[in-house]
Amino acid sequence: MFGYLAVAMLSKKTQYALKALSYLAEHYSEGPVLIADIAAHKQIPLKFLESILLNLKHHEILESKKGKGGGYFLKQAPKKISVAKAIRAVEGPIALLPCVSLNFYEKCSDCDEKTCGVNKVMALTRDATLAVLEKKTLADLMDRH
Amino acid sequence: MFGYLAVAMLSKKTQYALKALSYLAEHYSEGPVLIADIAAHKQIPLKFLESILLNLKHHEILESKKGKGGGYFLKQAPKKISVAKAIRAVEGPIALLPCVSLNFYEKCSDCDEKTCGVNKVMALTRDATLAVLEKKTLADLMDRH
DNA sequence: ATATTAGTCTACCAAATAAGTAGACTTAAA
DNA sequence: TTTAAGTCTACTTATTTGGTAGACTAATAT
Repeated sequence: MFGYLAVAMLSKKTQYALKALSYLAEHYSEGPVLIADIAAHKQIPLKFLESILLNLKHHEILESKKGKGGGYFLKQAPKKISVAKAIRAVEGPIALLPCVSLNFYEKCSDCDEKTCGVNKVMALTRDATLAVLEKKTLADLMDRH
Repeated sequence: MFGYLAVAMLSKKTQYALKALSYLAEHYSEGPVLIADIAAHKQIPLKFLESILLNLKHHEILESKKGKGGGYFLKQAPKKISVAKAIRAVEGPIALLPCVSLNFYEKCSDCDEKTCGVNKVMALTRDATLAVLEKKTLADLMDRH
């Protein structure tokens, strides 16, 4: 009667992106890493990963080099890139509602934000969530072996 | 090139649910409230709202009464029902990934949670988010007029 | 030069989910 | 026994998700 099929709030695409960034963080300062290398180690469909990495490049998180010896690499040191920035690049807003989103704000069609209780609770939630995601960086995403 | 169309992490359905619960909280102890009344005041499609409220009843958040003088009402006082419980009833998990969900946990297929950095960051995020959503109640969702 | 390597881009597709609708059915009150 | 109101099943339709195919561009090595 109440059957849920394991929904997550982050899409598969964002999960793949975070896994890939984690891998690139681990191999930072080793030069360009092949897409195929990331795909193999993190079990991500190759062509899908290509589009994800390209998108991260467009968002100034990654850089790339073509041809032999090429590949992808972080534009800045892992500690300089927040998890919030990475999620926003792939997923879009982090807030639970557009009317409390800092980076993707949109006014509610039918309620007054000054009096809306839902808005107030969601704004507090956003603050709590962002306190973590803005502070944590790609360095924190790295695996501890 | 980077066109987002105002995505929110909570579905329309959950937004409607929270609005409806907010309305029912405001009219708590006034007896049953008509679905049509809620729909009209909160601008929610009637038939869609019907199914949402029924679902909330199945999750023991609402009660109902049929026939004349009937309608929906909160099963407990607004202060007794957390926003987290309401969201879980409609949306499912609150955590960003299944592998850090308390109520809808699912193991990652391809990573070891003991070493996975992504898991660690998402667990911290979940804690921060839940600290708010478990503490806040339907009473906090009410509009302040 | 030119073959090879590797990222870039456009276009497409199928499955799943979200959002909403229709209409018959049940129960309670007047 | 009529009317009011929630319940339930079964759709439909639009959008998003999670991919794939294949041509194209740029850099390097020979």
